[in-house]
Amino acid sequence: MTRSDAARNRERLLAVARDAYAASPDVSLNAIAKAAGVGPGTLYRHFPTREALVLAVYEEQIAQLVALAPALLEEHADAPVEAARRWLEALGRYGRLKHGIAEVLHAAMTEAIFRSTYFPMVDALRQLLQAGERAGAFRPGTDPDDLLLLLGFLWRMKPGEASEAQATRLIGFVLRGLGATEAA
Amino acid sequence: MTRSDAARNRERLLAVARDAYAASPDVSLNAIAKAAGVGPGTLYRHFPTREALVLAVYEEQIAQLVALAPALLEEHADAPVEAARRWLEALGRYGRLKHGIAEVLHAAMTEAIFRSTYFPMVDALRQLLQAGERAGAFRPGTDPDDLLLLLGFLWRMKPGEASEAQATRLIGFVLRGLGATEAA
DNA sequence: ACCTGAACACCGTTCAAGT
DNA sequence: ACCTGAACACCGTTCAAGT
Repeated sequence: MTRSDAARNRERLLAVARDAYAASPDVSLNAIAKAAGVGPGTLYRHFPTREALVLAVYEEQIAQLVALAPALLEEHADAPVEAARRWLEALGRYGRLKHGIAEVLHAAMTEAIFRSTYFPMVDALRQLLQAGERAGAFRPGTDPDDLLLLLGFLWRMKPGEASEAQATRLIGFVLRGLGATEAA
Repeated sequence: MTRSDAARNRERLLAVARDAYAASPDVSLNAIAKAAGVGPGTLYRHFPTREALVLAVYEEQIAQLVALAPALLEEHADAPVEAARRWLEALGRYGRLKHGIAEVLHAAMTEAIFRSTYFPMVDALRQLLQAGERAGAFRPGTDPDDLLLLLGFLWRMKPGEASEAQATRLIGFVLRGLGATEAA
């Protein structure tokens, strides 16, 4: 009967969690519940684990990143390396913005939540890799799972100009590892 | 006066922490103190922060890894890429063994503990890079700090045969990114 | 159906009291 | 000097009681 009540609580919890995690990645769940004006039990009803909450917060944004891959491939149909570079840069910007979230996301990965974030991410990478391989720009055979693991450094970087330059250097490094000869 | 007492407590705490962290990276400090037969205040006296304890546990082992770099360079004086590969493989074995410790070590890095672990590690990498560059096997200009950040994936791998193969693949990838043409 | 909030066991941390 | 352990505020989690 109070369905709308539940939906509103869920929305409120997500909004509070989004802000709280942005401020500091280790907010307490009770504090989030309290800030949302909700009992701790209600939070648990909606999000049975901390990972479920974190994931719900970032699911939408990750979906956007995933959708960006095919868009870039279409835009740069003749330059798959350029598409890959732009996607990696977007990933890096997001990672620096969400700096500190890597651990809890990584922990969430151990659950059976693959299909909602991990698999789509791997699939986005796979598209970029295959386009590059077909164009002869990337050496064949790179495992997208390997690549996603390697790219974890993007989440361990602090925001800031120096990190941006470092990300650019490392993305160049990764593209070179993929066999892109044109990479700087 | 009870100096020997203090030294023994410190040793005990380290031994317990070593075992405890190997079993599960998120043991409580009180539990460690208790298992060492020591009051919580004593633990805090010896190790003011959790990071200090973790670091003390791994400091010796990290020192061994650091010492391995010049040893390998001497052993493989004519094949710096081989020396680099072997060092990265050793790093990978250690990382998989200490799987899960990455986060807390990374947190510790934000403190002013650089000189005890971070700087020596960067220096080991620098030696490997310079040897490869001098031999013309690596392209010049790779920042050892960049490389260490990139290598963080080694600590996020679970132990196991599949991970070993994945580590080998990714190390090959990294060597290729360094400009080593002979890398598989 | 959903929510509340008291309650439980435990956490990190401190500090007066002991030796 | 160093250690002990009770104490504090807080954590994640549960669950009887309400509506």
